[in-house]
Amino acid sequence: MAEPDPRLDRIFFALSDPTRRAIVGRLAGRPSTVGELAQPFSISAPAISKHMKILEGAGLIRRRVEGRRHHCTLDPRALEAAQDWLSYHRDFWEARLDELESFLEESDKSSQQRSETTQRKGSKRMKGTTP
Amino acid sequence: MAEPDPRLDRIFFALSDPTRRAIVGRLAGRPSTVGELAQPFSISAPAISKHMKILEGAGLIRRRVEGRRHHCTLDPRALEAAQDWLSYHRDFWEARLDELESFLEESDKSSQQRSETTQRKGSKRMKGTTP
DNA sequence: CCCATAGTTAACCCGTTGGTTAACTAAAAG
DNA sequence: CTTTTAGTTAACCAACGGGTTAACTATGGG
Repeated sequence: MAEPDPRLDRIFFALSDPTRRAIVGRLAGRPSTVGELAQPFSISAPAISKHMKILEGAGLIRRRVEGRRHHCTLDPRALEAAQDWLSYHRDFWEARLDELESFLEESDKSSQQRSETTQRKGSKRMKGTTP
Repeated sequence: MAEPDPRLDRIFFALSDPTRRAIVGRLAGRPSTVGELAQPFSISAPAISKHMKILEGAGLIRRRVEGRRHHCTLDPRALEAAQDWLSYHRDFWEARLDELESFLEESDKSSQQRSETTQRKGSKRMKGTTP
Protein backbone atom coordinates (compact mmCIF):
# COMPACT_ATOMS: atom_id res chain seq x y z
CA MET A 1 0.00 0.00 0.00
CA ALA A 2 2.92 2.31 -0.44
CA GLU A 3 4.95 0.83 -3.27
CA PRO A 4 7.01 3.36 -5.24
CA ASP A 5 4.84 3.04 -8.41
CA PRO A 6 6.78 4.80 -11.17
CA ARG A 7 3.55 5.27 -13.08
CA LEU A 8 2.46 7.93 -10.60
CA ASP A 9 5.87 9.57 -11.01
CA ARG A 10 5.15 10.07 -14.69
CA ILE A 11 1.53 11.11 -14.26
CA PHE A 12 2.23 13.75 -11.62
CA PHE A 13 5.29 14.93 -13.46
CA ALA A 14 3.35 15.27 -16.71
CA LEU A 15 0.77 17.39 -14.89
CA SER A 16 3.39 19.63 -13.27
CA ASP A 17 3.87 21.64 -16.46
CA PRO A 18 1.33 24.38 -17.29
CA THR A 19 1.50 23.78 -21.04
CA ARG A 20 0.80 20.10 -20.58
CA ARG A 21 -2.07 20.80 -18.18
CA ALA A 22 -3.50 23.20 -20.76
CA ILE A 23 -3.25 20.49 -23.40
CA VAL A 24 -5.09 18.08 -21.14
CA GLY A 25 -7.63 20.81 -20.54
CA ARG A 26 -8.29 21.26 -24.24
CA LEU A 27 -8.39 17.52 -24.67
CA ALA A 28 -10.97 17.21 -21.94
CA GLY A 29 -13.34 19.06 -24.21
CA ARG A 30 -12.93 16.99 -27.35
CA PRO A 31 -10.36 14.80 -29.13
CA SER A 32 -8.00 16.82 -31.30
CA THR A 33 -5.04 16.50 -33.60
CA VAL A 34 -1.59 17.54 -32.46
CA GLY A 35 -1.78 20.60 -34.68
CA GLU A 36 -5.07 21.73 -33.22
CA LEU A 37 -3.70 21.27 -29.73
CA ALA A 38 -0.56 23.23 -30.57
CA GLN A 39 -2.42 26.18 -32.11
CA PRO A 40 -2.99 28.31 -28.96
CA PHE A 41 0.62 28.01 -27.79
CA SER A 42 3.46 30.16 -28.98
CA ILE A 43 6.08 27.44 -28.89
CA SER A 44 7.59 25.43 -31.71
CA ALA A 45 6.17 22.19 -33.08
CA PRO A 46 9.03 20.07 -31.73
CA ALA A 47 8.36 21.45 -28.25
CA ILE A 48 4.72 20.38 -28.54
CA SER A 49 5.83 17.02 -29.84
CA LYS A 50 7.92 16.48 -26.72
CA HIS A 51 5.06 17.47 -24.45
CA MET A 52 2.81 15.01 -26.25
CA LYS A 53 5.33 12.25 -25.79
CA ILE A 54 5.53 12.92 -22.07
CA LEU A 55 1.74 12.92 -21.77
CA GLU A 56 1.56 9.74 -23.79
CA GLY A 57 4.32 8.12 -21.74
CA ALA A 58 2.35 8.91 -18.62
CA GLY A 59 -0.67 7.18 -20.12
CA LEU A 60 -2.68 10.40 -20.02
CA ILE A 61 -3.38 10.49 -23.74
CA ARG A 62 -3.87 7.99 -26.55
CA ARG A 63 -2.95 8.64 -30.12
CA ARG A 64 -4.45 7.38 -33.36
CA VAL A 65 -2.41 8.02 -36.48
CA GLU A 66 -4.66 8.59 -39.48
CA GLY A 67 -2.91 9.61 -42.62
CA ARG A 68 -0.53 12.36 -41.66
CA ARG A 69 -2.69 13.50 -38.74
CA HIS A 70 -2.26 12.31 -35.18
CA HIS A 71 -5.59 12.29 -33.38
CA CYS A 72 -5.32 12.42 -29.61
CA THR A 73 -7.75 11.69 -26.84
CA LEU A 74 -7.60 11.76 -23.08
CA ASP A 75 -7.38 8.49 -21.20
CA PRO A 76 -9.21 9.24 -17.95
CA ARG A 77 -7.81 6.15 -16.26
CA ALA A 78 -4.49 7.89 -15.66
CA LEU A 79 -6.26 10.86 -14.10
CA GLU A 80 -8.18 8.38 -12.00
CA ALA A 81 -4.99 6.77 -10.74
CA ALA A 82 -3.69 10.14 -9.58
CA GLN A 83 -7.03 10.96 -8.02
CA ASP A 84 -7.05 7.68 -6.13
CA TRP A 85 -3.66 8.39 -4.63
CA LEU A 86 -4.75 11.85 -3.57
CA SER A 87 -8.08 10.66 -2.17
CA TYR A 88 -6.43 7.96 -0.15
CA HIS A 89 -3.96 10.30 1.50
CA ARG A 90 -6.26 13.22 1.92
CA ASP A 91 -9.14 11.25 3.38
CA PHE A 92 -6.69 9.61 5.73
CA TRP A 93 -5.69 12.98 7.00
CA GLU A 94 -9.01 14.78 6.94
CA ALA A 95 -10.22 12.25 9.47
CA ARG A 96 -7.74 14.02 11.76
CA LEU A 97 -8.54 17.62 11.04
CA ASP A 98 -8.51 18.22 14.78
CA GLU A 99 -4.80 17.36 14.78
CA LEU A 100 -4.12 20.10 12.27
CA GLU A 101 -5.95 22.55 14.52
CA SER A 102 -4.00 21.54 17.59
CA PHE A 103 -0.84 21.67 15.50
CA LEU A 104 -1.55 25.26 14.58
CA GLU A 105 -2.40 26.10 18.19
CA GLU A 106 0.92 24.63 19.26
CA SER A 107 2.59 26.86 16.71
CA ASP A 108 1.21 29.91 18.50
CA LYS A 109 2.03 28.53 21.94
CA SER A 110 5.59 27.65 21.00
CA SER A 111 6.26 31.08 19.58
CA GLN A 112 5.09 32.57 22.88
CA GLN A 113 7.23 30.10 24.83
CA ARG A 114 10.11 30.94 22.56
CA SER A 115 10.04 34.61 23.57
CA GLU A 116 9.65 33.68 27.25
CA THR A 117 12.63 31.35 27.02
CA THR A 118 14.66 34.05 25.33
CA GLN A 119 13.73 36.38 28.18
CA ARG A 120 14.75 33.87 30.86
CA LYS A 121 18.00 33.13 29.12
CA GLY A 122 18.58 36.85 28.91
CA SER A 123 18.17 37.42 32.63
CA LYS A 124 20.46 34.51 33.46
CA ARG A 125 23.10 36.00 31.21
CA MET A 126 22.66 39.39 32.85
CA LYS A 127 23.79 37.96 36.19
CA GLY A 128 26.17 35.48 34.61
CA THR A 129 29.93 35.23 34.39
CA THR A 130 31.19 37.59 31.69
CA PRO A 131 34.74 36.40 30.85
CA MET B 1 -11.08 28.43 -15.58
CA ALA B 2 -7.83 27.57 -17.22
CA GLU B 3 -5.36 30.04 -15.80
CA PRO B 4 -1.76 28.80 -15.62
CA ASP B 5 -1.77 28.61 -11.78
CA PRO B 6 1.86 28.06 -10.75
CA ARG B 7 0.68 26.62 -7.48
CA LEU B 8 -0.49 23.48 -9.24
CA ASP B 9 2.89 23.33 -10.96
CA ARG B 10 4.54 23.03 -7.59
CA ILE B 11 2.00 20.65 -6.08
CA PHE B 12 2.08 18.17 -8.96
CA PHE B 13 5.83 18.47 -9.25
CA ALA B 14 6.28 17.81 -5.55
CA LEU B 15 4.18 14.68 -5.90
CA SER B 16 6.10 13.41 -8.94
CA ASP B 17 8.97 12.13 -6.79
CA PRO B 18 8.58 8.76 -5.04
CA THR B 19 10.54 9.82 -1.96
CA ARG B 20 8.34 12.88 -1.51
CA ARG B 21 5.17 10.86 -2.01
CA ALA B 22 6.43 8.44 0.63
CA ILE B 23 7.05 11.34 3.00
CA VAL B 24 3.52 12.57 2.43
CA GLY B 25 2.33 9.03 3.03
CA ARG B 26 4.07 8.83 6.39
CA LEU B 27 2.80 12.28 7.23
CA ALA B 28 -0.74 11.24 6.42
CA GLY B 29 -0.56 8.95 9.41
CA ARG B 30 0.71 11.38 12.02
CA PRO B 31 2.77 14.57 12.32
CA SER B 32 6.49 13.89 12.58
CA THR B 33 9.83 15.57 12.87
CA VAL B 34 12.15 15.79 9.89
CA GLY B 35 14.41 13.20 11.45
CA GLU B 36 11.59 10.72 11.95
CA LEU B 37 10.50 11.23 8.36
CA ALA B 38 14.03 10.73 7.09
CA GLN B 39 14.63 7.52 9.03
CA PRO B 40 13.29 4.96 6.51
CA PHE B 41 15.21 6.45 3.59
CA SER B 42 18.81 5.71 2.75
CA ILE B 43 19.65 9.18 1.55
CA SER B 44 21.56 11.97 3.27
CA ALA B 45 20.04 14.57 5.55
CA PRO B 46 20.60 17.42 3.08
CA ALA B 47 18.70 15.46 0.44
CA ILE B 48 15.76 15.10 2.83
CA SER B 49 16.03 18.78 3.66
CA LYS B 50 15.64 19.66 0.00
CA HIS B 51 12.64 17.40 -0.37
CA MET B 52 11.02 19.02 2.65
CA LYS B 53 11.60 22.45 1.21
CA ILE B 54 9.95 21.45 -2.06
CA LEU B 55 6.98 19.97 -0.21
CA GLU B 56 6.74 23.08 1.94
CA GLY B 57 7.05 25.35 -1.09
CA ALA B 58 4.17 23.49 -2.67
CA GLY B 59 2.10 24.10 0.44
CA LEU B 60 1.78 20.39 1.08
CA ILE B 61 3.33 20.49 4.52
CA ARG B 62 3.55 22.94 7.40
CA ARG B 63 6.45 23.15 9.76
CA ARG B 64 6.64 24.15 13.40
CA VAL B 65 10.13 24.71 14.76
CA GLU B 66 10.33 23.70 18.40
CA GLY B 67 13.77 23.87 19.88
CA ARG B 68 16.04 22.09 17.47
CA ARG B 69 13.27 19.85 16.13
CA HIS B 70 11.16 20.67 13.11
CA HIS B 71 7.68 19.21 13.48
CA CYS B 72 5.86 18.71 10.20
CA THR B 73 2.26 18.13 9.35
CA LEU B 74 0.32 17.64 6.16
CA ASP B 75 -1.80 20.50 4.88
CA PRO B 76 -4.65 18.70 3.11
CA ARG B 77 -5.73 21.85 1.31
CA ALA B 78 -2.93 21.46 -1.23
CA LEU B 79 -3.96 17.89 -1.90
CA GLU B 80 -7.50 19.17 -2.28
CA ALA B 81 -6.41 21.73 -4.89
CA ALA B 82 -4.80 18.99 -6.95
CA GLN B 83 -7.83 16.78 -6.53
CA ASP B 84 -10.12 19.56 -7.68
CA TRP B 85 -8.17 20.02 -10.86
CA LEU B 86 -8.23 16.30 -11.56
CA SER B 87 -11.92 15.97 -10.76
CA TYR B 88 -12.85 18.82 -13.02
CA HIS B 89 -11.02 17.44 -16.01
CA ARG B 90 -11.86 13.82 -15.45
CA ASP B 91 -15.54 14.39 -14.83
CA PHE B 92 -15.64 16.54 -17.93
CA TRP B 93 -14.32 13.69 -19.92
CA GLU B 94 -16.10 10.80 -18.27
CA ALA B 95 -19.34 12.44 -19.36
CA ARG B 96 -18.12 11.50 -22.84
CA LEU B 97 -16.99 7.96 -22.27
CA ASP B 98 -18.80 7.05 -25.47
CA GLU B 99 -16.32 9.22 -27.37
CA LEU B 100 -13.44 7.21 -26.01
CA GLU B 101 -15.15 4.04 -27.19
CA SER B 102 -15.73 5.39 -30.67
CA PHE B 103 -12.15 6.65 -30.69
CA LEU B 104 -10.88 3.16 -29.99
CA GLU B 105 -13.20 1.69 -32.63
CA GLU B 106 -11.83 4.19 -35.13
CA SER B 107 -8.37 3.01 -34.21
CA ASP B 108 -9.28 -0.49 -35.36
CA LYS B 109 -11.06 0.76 -38.48
CA SER B 110 -8.19 2.99 -39.51
CA SER B 111 -5.63 0.22 -39.18
CA GLN B 112 -7.80 -1.85 -41.52
CA GLN B 113 -8.14 1.08 -43.90
CA ARG B 114 -4.44 1.61 -43.74
CA SER B 115 -3.72 -1.87 -45.12
CA GLU B 116 -6.40 -1.43 -47.81
CA THR B 117 -4.91 1.90 -48.84
CA THR B 118 -1.49 0.36 -49.00
CA GLN B 119 -2.91 -2.35 -51.23
CA ARG B 120 -4.55 0.18 -53.59
CA LYS B 121 -1.39 2.21 -53.86
CA GLY B 122 0.46 -0.96 -54.57
CA SER B 123 -1.85 -1.91 -57.47
CA LYS B 124 -1.61 1.59 -58.94
CA ARG B 125 2.16 1.32 -58.85
CA MET B 126 1.97 -2.10 -60.46
CA LYS B 127 0.32 -0.61 -63.56
CA GLY B 128 2.18 2.66 -63.29
CA THR B 129 5.04 4.16 -65.21
CA THR B 130 8.27 2.64 -63.98
CA PRO B 131 11.03 5.13 -65.05
C1' DC C 1 32.49 24.39 29.21
C1' DC C 2 32.42 20.48 26.03
C1' DC C 3 30.13 17.31 23.11
C1' DA C 4 26.26 15.26 20.74
C1' DT C 5 21.95 16.03 18.13
C1' DA C 6 18.72 18.16 14.60
C1' DG C 7 18.72 20.38 10.79
C1' DT C 8 20.15 23.71 7.15
C1' DT C 9 23.32 25.97 3.73
C1' DA C 10 27.10 25.85 0.33
C1' DA C 11 29.51 23.97 -3.37
C1' DC C 12 29.75 20.63 -6.59
C1' DC C 13 28.35 16.52 -10.16
C1' DC C 14 25.74 14.57 -13.45
C1' DG C 15 21.39 13.41 -15.72
C1' DT C 16 17.06 15.47 -17.38
C1' DT C 17 13.81 19.34 -19.03
C1' DG C 18 12.08 22.61 -21.94
C1' DG C 19 13.15 25.24 -25.45
C1' DT C 20 15.42 26.27 -29.91
C1' DT C 21 16.68 25.45 -35.25
C1' DA C 22 17.61 22.35 -39.01
C1' DA C 23 16.73 18.32 -41.31
C1' DC C 24 13.88 14.52 -42.14
C1' DT C 25 9.53 11.28 -43.29
C1' DA C 26 5.17 10.74 -44.97
C1' DA C 27 0.68 11.93 -46.73
C1' DA C 28 -2.31 15.31 -49.63
C1' DA C 29 -2.91 18.38 -53.09
C1' DG C 30 -1.49 20.90 -57.29
C1' DC D 1 6.29 14.85 -60.40
C1' DT D 2 6.38 19.06 -57.26
C1' DT D 3 4.96 21.41 -53.39
C1' DT D 4 2.44 21.88 -49.01
C1' DT D 5 1.15 20.18 -44.82
C1' DA D 6 1.53 17.34 -40.35
C1' DG D 7 4.49 15.81 -37.48
C1' DT D 8 8.81 13.68 -35.67
C1' DT D 9 13.89 13.16 -34.93
C1' DA D 10 18.56 15.10 -34.19
C1' DA D 11 21.67 18.15 -32.19
C1' DC D 12 22.36 21.63 -29.23
C1' DC D 13 21.78 24.89 -25.15
C1' DA D 14 20.79 27.02 -20.53
C1' DA D 15 18.56 25.84 -16.44
C1' DC D 16 17.20 22.77 -12.99
C1' DG D 17 16.63 18.34 -10.12
C1' DG D 18 18.38 14.98 -6.95
C1' DG D 19 22.21 13.37 -4.98
C1' DT D 20 26.66 13.86 -2.63
C1' DT D 21 30.24 15.77 1.13
C1' DA D 22 31.81 19.46 4.06
C1' DA D 23 30.88 23.13 6.89
C1' DC D 24 27.83 25.72 9.62
C1' DT D 25 23.92 27.09 13.22
C1' DA D 26 21.68 26.21 17.18
C1' DT D 27 19.56 23.58 20.84
C1' DG D 28 20.14 20.00 24.62
C1' DG D 29 22.59 17.33 27.94
C1' DG D 30 26.88 15.84 30.64
